[in-house]
Amino acid sequence: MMDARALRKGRPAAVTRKGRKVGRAATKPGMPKPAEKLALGALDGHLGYFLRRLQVAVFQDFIRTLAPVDVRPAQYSVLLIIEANPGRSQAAIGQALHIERARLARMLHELERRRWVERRDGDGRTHSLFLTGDGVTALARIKALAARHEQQLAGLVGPKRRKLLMDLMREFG
Amino acid sequence: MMDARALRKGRPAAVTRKGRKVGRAATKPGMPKPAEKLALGALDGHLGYFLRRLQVAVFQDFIRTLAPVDVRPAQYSVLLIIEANPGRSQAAIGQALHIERARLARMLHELERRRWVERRDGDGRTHSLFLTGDGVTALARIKALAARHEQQLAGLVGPKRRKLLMDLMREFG
DNA sequence: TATTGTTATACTCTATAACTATA
DNA sequence: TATAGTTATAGAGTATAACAATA
Repeated sequence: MMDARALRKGRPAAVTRKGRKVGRAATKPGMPKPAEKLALGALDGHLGYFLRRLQVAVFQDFIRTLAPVDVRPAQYSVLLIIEANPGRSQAAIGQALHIERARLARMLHELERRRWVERRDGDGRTHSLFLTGDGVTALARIKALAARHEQQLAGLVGPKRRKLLMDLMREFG
Repeated sequence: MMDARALRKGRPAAVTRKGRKVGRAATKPGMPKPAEKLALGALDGHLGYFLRRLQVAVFQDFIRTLAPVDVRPAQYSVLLIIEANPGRSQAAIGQALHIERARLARMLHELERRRWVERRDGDGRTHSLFLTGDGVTALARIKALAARHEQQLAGLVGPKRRKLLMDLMREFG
């Protein structure tokens, strides 16, 4: 298991052949300070604090891992939900993902510009959303990178803990 | 246990005496649509998706509950870390909470303006941070509201699950 | 040269409001 | 009158770069 810093910085923790971590001998110019640990105080009793910290670390790894395809978490979620529910309206997609319709409109313009998503007119005021052929092709590559990200996560928190966390949180998604 | 929507909207779910939820008879003007559930697709396998969803719901409850004192999660975390580590520098606080020094500088200006935090000059380029008397007084009220928020969270996810989630994530904070 | 704190800029995300065109 | 989609604006949060003062 890696430590959180390694995941955030995209650098594997130095480890001996026997699995013990190797500390830096001395502080070097480009490196951050030894980072003396402060007391958390009452913060230690707040679920939101830990949720936020882990969520930020996870998103940073996602963004770094998917940088080659320039896809951010929100875009990825929209592509997957369209894949799983082709032909639905923007309103339906937005409600499912809790994305404001204003924000979703701009995201879809971007996805349409990249030729990954197509909008067909519905009853006159609605648009039905589909992946294009290009979108399906791109999504295959994107999902492969997302799977790599998820593997890295399993390395960070441990496979069993990752599964446990997902099962604990799934009903609130 | 409440459902996520109840927490997000600050409205308790209508429940019969036998614990069954009561659905709306018909769609009313001000109310959102019935919200047909879409398939999550591959999103269902991503820890980050569930982490983000729960984290947003938790922060929204925090912000709403602490609205009377106008304190946001990041400000609250800074107040607590100063309380637990009086006299430390901005750099130390920022590293502990993963807040950029540029952002922390502006946050501290705001907290100083409200007379909650005091900066005493350190070795010439550092500032030592302390709560003022007003800060201690305000923090008592703030912590009481934060405790109410945490109680609401326990109601949302269940007390045992809340504790389990914290224990699973604590080492990554 | 490096660090601390500061200011400034840019981009993402969230939250609104206002507008159109349709129903 | 309500809904779907769009555009615009404002605020928080994040990520940089540049700068002055100090070590």
